[in-house]
Amino acid sequence: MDSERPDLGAMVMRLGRRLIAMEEPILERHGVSMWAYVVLTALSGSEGPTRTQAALAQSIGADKTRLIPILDDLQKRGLIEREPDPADRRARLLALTEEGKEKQRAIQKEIRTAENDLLAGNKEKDAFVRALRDLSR
Amino acid sequence: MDSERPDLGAMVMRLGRRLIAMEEPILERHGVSMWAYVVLTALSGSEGPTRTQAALAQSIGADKTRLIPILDDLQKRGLIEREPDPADRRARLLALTEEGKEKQRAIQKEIRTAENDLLAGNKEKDAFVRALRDLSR
DNA sequence: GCTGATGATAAGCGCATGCATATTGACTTG
DNA sequence: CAAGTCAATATGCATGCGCTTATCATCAGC
Repeated sequence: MDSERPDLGAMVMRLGRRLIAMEEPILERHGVSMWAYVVLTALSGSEGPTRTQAALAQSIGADKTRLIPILDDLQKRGLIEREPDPADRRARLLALTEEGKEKQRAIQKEIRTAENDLLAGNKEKDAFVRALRDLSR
Repeated sequence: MDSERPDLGAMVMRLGRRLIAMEEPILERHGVSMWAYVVLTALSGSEGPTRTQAALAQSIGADKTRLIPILDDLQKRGLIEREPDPADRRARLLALTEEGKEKQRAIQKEIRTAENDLLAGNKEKDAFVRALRDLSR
């Protein structure tokens, strides 16, 4: 292992800033915030209708109080639905609307394209992505 | 390229949080903040005495006004020296003291060990680190 | 010697975040 | 049915951070 490499944390953070800078204009064009996009993506990932909001907050690393206004906004704009769980009416079942799915797919497609451009020049990109998937669990 | 992978940004951020969580107890044990450690590392990297504070802030991705109290603190604790540049007395030459170098090396050593533990189980760690170095420029 | 530019520093504003608490409604258990 | 628990939500507070502006000292060009 190369003992002269910069700290992993420093490199990861640098790359993170770079990716965010790359994504920002795309998200702006679609009129959604970073967190809103993260929520849409999380909901599109879980096939089952939904889990609780607290679990969602946990899974995306957001504070649950911060999630509320984001969900309010997404609901107001018709991108998600919040319906009381028939089995436990305290909980709200979160689900993307068709429009929400559409929007998420459209944004992700653009982001994927931009990411691939970023990776394009790197010979070990496949190994990089595989290792990243593993390490980011 | 696997079109089913999670967003790069999401994975990188997750990993970043994981690394920070890993580093925090180490930094705490040494009594330095994350930013202070980043400053120490940046100064230990540049062999020459120093550049300007604004350039330092830029290079580590910090706001230049935020740097001031951090440098004040590091200086007060004898980890860095700030002397007026004889060539341009507006600027301050920043340099690690012996104690500062020592502290940076000690912290980095622990962090490197923890990083290697994290990477240990991954077969493609070398390719990962190489690609990360490249992509985080 | 003026004048405009640059570096360090200080101070104030605003946003985002996270925490802790209170409230309300609904489920669960004895 | 009463008590206790839990989910969602609202609210207030403190913090950390970045941006902007202002000040002071120094430099560089004219």
